[in-house]
Amino acid sequence: MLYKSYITANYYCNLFRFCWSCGFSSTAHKVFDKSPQRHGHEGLASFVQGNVLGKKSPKYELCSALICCAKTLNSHLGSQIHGKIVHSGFDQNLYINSSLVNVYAKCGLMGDAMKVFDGIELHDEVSWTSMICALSQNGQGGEALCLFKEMMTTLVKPNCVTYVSVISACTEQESVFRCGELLHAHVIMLGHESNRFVVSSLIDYYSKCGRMDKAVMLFGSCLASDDVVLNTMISAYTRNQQGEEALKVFVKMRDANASLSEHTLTSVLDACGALAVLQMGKQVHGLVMKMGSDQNTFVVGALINMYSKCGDIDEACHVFDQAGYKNNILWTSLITAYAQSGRGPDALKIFDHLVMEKRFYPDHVCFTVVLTACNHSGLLDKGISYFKKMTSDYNLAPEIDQYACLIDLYARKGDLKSAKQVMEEMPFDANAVMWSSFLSSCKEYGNVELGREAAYKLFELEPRSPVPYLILADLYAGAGLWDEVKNIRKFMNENGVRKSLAGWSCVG
DNA sequence: TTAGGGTTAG
Repeated sequence: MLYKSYITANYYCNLFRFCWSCGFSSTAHKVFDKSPQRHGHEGLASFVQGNVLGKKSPKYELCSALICCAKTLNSHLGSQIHGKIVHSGFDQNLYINSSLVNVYAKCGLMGDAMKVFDGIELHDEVSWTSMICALSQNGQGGEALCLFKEMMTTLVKPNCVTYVSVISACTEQESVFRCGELLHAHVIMLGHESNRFVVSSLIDYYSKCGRMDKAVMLFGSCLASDDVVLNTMISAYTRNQQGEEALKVFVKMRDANASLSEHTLTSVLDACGALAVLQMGKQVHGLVMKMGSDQNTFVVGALINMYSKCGDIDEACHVFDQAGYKNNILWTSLITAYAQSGRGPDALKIFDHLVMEKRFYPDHVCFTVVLTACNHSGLLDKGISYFKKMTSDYNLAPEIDQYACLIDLYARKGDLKSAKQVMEEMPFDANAVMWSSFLSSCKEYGNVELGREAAYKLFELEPRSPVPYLILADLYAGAGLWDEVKNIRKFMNENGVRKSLAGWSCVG
C-alpha cells in the first residue's frame, strides 16, 4: 500500500523559496502543489507579497504569484498584484489575465473575474477556458455553457481542458443535463475520449444524471489506473445506490496497491454509510488513522456520517471530539447524527448551545436538519418557530427545502389550512414531495376536500404513480364515500395507471 | 509563465 508521506510544512516552504530564488518557478509550483494543504500557505503567500510586490517584477513572477493567490484563496493579495500589473503595463498579457481570472473566480469574485475576461482583446483557448471553468465552479453552469457556445463561434478551438470544464458545468442543474451527451459526442469526434480528465468528468456527469450504464461503459473502456477515475467511480456507484459495487472498486484498488488519497477515504466511507456496514467502516477508519488523515475535514465529516448512518452515534461523537478544527459542516454533521439516531431534542440542544455562544452561524442546510429533527421528534411548534428565526435572526431567505419542512410541520400538526397557504404563497412551485406529504396528512386528519385537491395535483405532477390514487381511495373509504372509492378504481383504469390492488382492502 | 476531473451535512 502506498501512503502519502508527510513532511513538515517548513520543508516545503524552504524548498519553495529556494526554487523561487534560483528562478526555477515551475519547480517551485510543483513544490507548492505537494505542500500539505492546511499548512504553509500563509507563509508562502507572505513570501510572495515580500518578493513580488516590493520589486520590479517580470511577467512570469507575477504569474507565479497569482497562482499562489488562487491556491491560497487570497483575493486581497490578488488585487494588490492586479494593481501592480496595471501599473507595470502588463494588463494585456494573456497568461497574466488568465491567472487573474482564476484568482478572482477561486475567491468567488465573479464580477471581477468577468471584468478581467472582458478586458482581454485577443483570447486564446486558455483564457476562454479560465472563464468557462470560473462560471462552472461558481454554480453558473448555464452561463458556462453559453460562453462555451460563444467560444465555438470564434476561431479559437476548445481543447481537453475546455471540455472538462464545460462537462462539469452540465452536472450543475437539470436544465443543462442533456448538453452533456452532446459534449460527449464532440469529445469522441475530437479524439479526447482517452484523456483521463475528460473520462472522469464524463463518468461523474453520467452518474449524476442516473446513467450508470454509460458511466460503467466509460470506466470499462479506460485503463482505470488513474486514482481520480477510480475515486470518481466509487462515488458514482454510491450516488446511484450501488454501494457494493463501490466497495468492490475500493477492494480492487487495495489489491492493486493503488495510491489511496483522502478523496478515496471519503468516497468509500460514504459507501459504507449507505450500506450501513459498520465493520467495513471501522476498517476504513483504521486506514484513516494509519494514513494520518484523521484531521482532514472531509474525512472527519465522512467518518461522522458513516458512523451515524451505521447507528453508532457514540463513535460519531468520538470522531467529532477528536477533530481539532471544527467548521460549520462538521457541526451540522454532528447535529444530523443526533437527529438521524432518533435523538432530535439532543440535536436541538447542540444547535441552541452553538448559536447562543455564537460559535457558528447556521446556514440553509443546518436549518433543514434542525427542522427535520423537530418534525421527526414531534416538536412541531418548535419547528415552526425555528423556521421563523431563519429570517428574523439570521437574515436567511428560506429555500425550497426549508419550505418543504414547514409545510410538513403544519400538516402533521393538523393545521392543513396553514400548510396549504404556505404552498400557495411561497416563492416556489409546490412539488410532488410537498403535495404527497400534504396528502398523507389530509388522510390522517380525514380532510376529504383538501385531500382531493392534493391528489389531483399529484395526478398531474406524477401521472404514472398509483400512490395518490390509493391514498385518496383510503381517504374516501375512511369517510364512508364508497361510490367515490369505486370511481377512483375506474379513474385509474382510464388513466392507464396500473398497480396491484393488494393493500387496497378497503374496497372490499 | 495562463485554464482542468473525483471527497463532507438533510
